[in-house]
Amino acid sequence: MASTPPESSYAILGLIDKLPSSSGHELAAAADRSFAHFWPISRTLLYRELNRLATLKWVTSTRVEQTRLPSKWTYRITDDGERALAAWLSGPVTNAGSYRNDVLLRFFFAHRLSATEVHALLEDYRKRLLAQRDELAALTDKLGSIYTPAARMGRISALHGLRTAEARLGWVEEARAELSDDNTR
Amino acid sequence: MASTPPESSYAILGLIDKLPSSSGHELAAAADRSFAHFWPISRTLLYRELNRLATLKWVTSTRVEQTRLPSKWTYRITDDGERALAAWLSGPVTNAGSYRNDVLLRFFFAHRLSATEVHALLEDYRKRLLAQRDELAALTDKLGSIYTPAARMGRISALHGLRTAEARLGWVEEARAELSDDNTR
DNA sequence: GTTCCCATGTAACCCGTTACATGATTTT
DNA sequence: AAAATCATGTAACGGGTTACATGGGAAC
Repeated sequence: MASTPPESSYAILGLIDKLPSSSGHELAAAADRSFAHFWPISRTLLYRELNRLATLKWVTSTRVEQTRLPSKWTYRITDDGERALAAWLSGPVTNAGSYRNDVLLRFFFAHRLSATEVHALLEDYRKRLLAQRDELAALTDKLGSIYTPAARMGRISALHGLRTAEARLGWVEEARAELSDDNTR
Repeated sequence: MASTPPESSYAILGLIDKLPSSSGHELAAAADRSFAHFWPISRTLLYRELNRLATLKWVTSTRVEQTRLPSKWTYRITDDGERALAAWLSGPVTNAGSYRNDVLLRFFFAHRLSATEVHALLEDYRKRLLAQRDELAALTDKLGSIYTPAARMGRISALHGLRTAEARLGWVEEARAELSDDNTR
């Protein structure tokens, strides 16, 4: 009774499907370029998942010798893998919504902080959000000029993060306004 | 060289500071009521963290016998605990921003799905977001009528989730619009 | 001559989750 | 008679992270 693999397995499987005959190294780079902003995959995890996919026979691995570069493994999706990918894609979404935010956690206990410290906390958050927003805006722009279905999906995904960051930047202003009228009451 | 405890330890520590002489059970209920929407704590984790806090001597635990209810442990923050809490609060934020979204992950590989399936995916997401938004709107409203500093912070925290949900609902519409003009090109 | 890129891993850790256990009392 | 509340746990698992290892070739 093999339990279902984690979502990250399917993330990698989907990448292999998209980019056949890639090496782990290339897949890692592709993951960083494409979905890292909503589904980060560390190097170690990547290689572990490649192993899992191979033992599940969802992918095949081939050794490729190179002359001036180190030898590498390349991966291709199998029929079983394609079925698994399709089933996962149309299957139920498991944990949409769970997320943790340690800025909010600190903010929640901010009655123990001075006004300046609360301000610093919000300002730090704002800076992070700004950086995030700019990054995603740049990505959206870049993908906007590429006319492939993959780029289109990538762009819309990036838009999700962009809209989220924008909304949260708005929240920072809202929070500041709320906190500044502590004269009322 | 004791490594720093996880963020959840401080979440519990902060709660004990706010609600002295509470039992684990009461703290769990308080956590569910207050910051569960951005920092969920499972029952098991709660009790584990209470243990950790006690061995760190950041809290003291006292056994309280009850006549018609089971005996319980109650917790109080120590001076060491207060110092640790203050240091954490004004210390650097560690992982603001990391979050995973499995709807987006599926969406990213949606070229393998039919238009109807993509639509179903988005619709499912929309429903979750709507439920989330309504829940947070209700919470914001409820806290808006309580005039304590704690309630105020709770309300602003809830607002963060509310704004996020609203923005993402907007994104769903955006995504739909983008996907429907596949006649262009 | 140091640093970056290619390329693939191992070891260890730990936070968080799920499932299960117990047992009295009060409410429906 | 069943279900909810109070109250506190244990056991087992696993996904993800961080740190470390290796080793050649190319670039600055």
